[in-house]
Order: sequence, then C-alpha cells, then structure tokens
Amino acid sequence: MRVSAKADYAVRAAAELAAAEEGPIKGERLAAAQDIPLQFLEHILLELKHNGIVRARRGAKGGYWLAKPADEVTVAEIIRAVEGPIAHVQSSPPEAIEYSGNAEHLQEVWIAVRASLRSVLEEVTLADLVSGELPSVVNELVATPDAWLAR
Amino acid sequence: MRVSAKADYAVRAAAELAAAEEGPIKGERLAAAQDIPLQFLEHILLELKHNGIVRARRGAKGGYWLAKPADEVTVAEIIRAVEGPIAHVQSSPPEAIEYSGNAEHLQEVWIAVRASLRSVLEEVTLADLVSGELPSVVNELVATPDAWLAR
DNA sequence: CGCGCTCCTGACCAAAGAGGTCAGGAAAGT
DNA sequence: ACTTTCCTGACCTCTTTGGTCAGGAGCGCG
Repeated sequence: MRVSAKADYAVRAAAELAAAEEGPIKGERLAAAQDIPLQFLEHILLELKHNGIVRARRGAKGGYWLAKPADEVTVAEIIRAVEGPIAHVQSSPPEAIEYSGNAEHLQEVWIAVRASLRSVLEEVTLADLVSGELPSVVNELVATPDAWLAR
Repeated sequence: MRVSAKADYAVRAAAELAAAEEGPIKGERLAAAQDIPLQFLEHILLELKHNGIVRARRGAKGGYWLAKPADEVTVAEIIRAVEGPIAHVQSSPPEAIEYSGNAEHLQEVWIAVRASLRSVLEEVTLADLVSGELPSVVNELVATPDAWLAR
C-alpha cells in the first residue's frame, strides 16, 4: 500500500512537462527541476513514452513533451504506466479473486479500496496539479480533521 | 499500490477468528480454513499478537483468539500490523514530504489518497466482514458502475 | 512427573522488485 | 561530420516478498 519512488518521480516530471510553456524540455532540465537522478529519470520517461503519455525527440533541440493536453492526463494513468495496475491483491486484480468461508466479503472490501483510490487518482489531472486547483473530492478529503495526522 | 499476500492472509485469518464461536482456534485449523501455508501463517499471527490484535495460548487446548471484540478490530489495524503504515510515499509519510516547483500540490494528492484509503479500511471491522453487512461507504463504492472493471 | 500438543522464535532461502548506474547506439540539428 | 539528446540493455546492490526448517518454551493432562 505504498507509492514507489518511480511513481512519485514520474508524476513530478510529468507535472513539470505540463507546466512548460513551449517546445521540448530536456531530460536534464526535468531532473534538475525535480531533483531526480537523470539516468533513472530517462528510464521512467521512456516508459511514459511507451505508454503514450509523453513524446520525445532527440538531437540538438530535442526533449520531451506531453502527448496530450495537460487536462487530459490523469495521475492514475501515470502510475499505471510505471507501476502497473492499481490495487492488485497478491498480483491479481480484486475482481478475479475467490474467497471462501468467513472471508467471502473481503473481495468487496478490496474492490472498494480500488474504487476509492481511483476516485482520487482518476480525477486529478496534470493541469489540476500545476494550477493547484484540485478536484473537490481531493479538497474534501484533505480538509477532513485527521487527514494530515500519522497513525 | 498493491496489497501483499501477507496482508490478505492476515485479514482472512482474523476474519476466521472473528467468526469462531468459542475457545482458542489452532493455527492449523486457520490455515486449512483459508488455505494459507501454516508456517507462514504462524509468523503472521505472531505479528498480530505483538500488535495486540490477537492473543494465544500454547499446549493441548491452545490456539488463537481475538484480543478485542470483533466489532472493534478494523481492517486498517490488521494491515498496519503486518505491512506497516498505509500509503507511504518513498518510505515517508506524505505529510513529511516537501515538493517544490510545479509538483508542489502533489503532497495534497497523496494526503487525499491516504485519507481515502483510510475512509474504507478504518471503517470495516471484522464483524462487518463476517456478517457481510459492510459499511455504507463500502457499499456505495462497490455499487459504482466501473468498480468491478479492470483498467 | 512426564509427555504430547501447540505456539514461539530465529535462521535461512530463492526469486523478485526497488532504486539506481554504466556503456554504447541511434536519430536530429547545424 | 559532429554535437546533442534520447534510447536501450546490461548490470549492480539492497530490501522485500513469500516462504521453509529446526528447535525451544509454555500449557494441559494422565
């Protein structure tokens, strides 16, 4: 139930691309802006490219840019691109698991977990992220009393 | 963003304990009921014991039982006991991370992710799980159109 | 008491994942 | 031709995951 460095880096780099006014941005500049190891970031950007989130050109005026408008790219897509499916249980999707005995209803719990993750991650776009105007579902969650407390 | 086998096993074993009418239940019986490797399960039960979720006695009439009433044990507690904190990012809690530049608002997104996970996992108790009467927040999520679809 | 039952504990193990680094190749621009 | 920048695969170390194995410690019973 944790977010990997890779996913975190990927979203941050994508946010940086979303904020870019014009032209391709060099990997080096992204790495510097978000303090990410360059060579590691290049692998991540390549995965984003293979998943159709980012495009790239090499050479002198080369670099990376978003393949789609920033308000059409969700955080969920980016995480899936680098981490694979969200909220798998034992490496299988929750809808494929069969529970027996007293754990039968556990499947519904995992389905709800995934749905609740999606309700956040599918809603937030890169445009939201850079503008700071997050969807209301996020604002409401962030405003709940204990949201900022460790447990 | 996945649920480990350990967490899944732990919740299932705990559900089995919650459903038990009386007396200590042997590890062997739990393992059989939920089809979990016995020796692995014993390690898990030990962790649950160390976290005050389960109690145990050895010997002829020994076994495991819940340390608290089933309606006071949440799925969140169990997951924390075996997997550690929920929704950490890069091994740190989201409230401790500092983002700069265009990723500044990413912290709020991770906070919202954690809050939304909690809103499910802290609500579901073992009693809910065995009775099948899940909290309304779960039922609503499970009832949404795409909740059962892979993406 | 002795004995079997069951939990308790640490050591170990193989495979995979996390988080990178390194070296070189291939396209784009000038 | 040459520099720049992305592209790709190989490699590396450390930790985690998902277990197994061997033995010890406490409990109950005859």
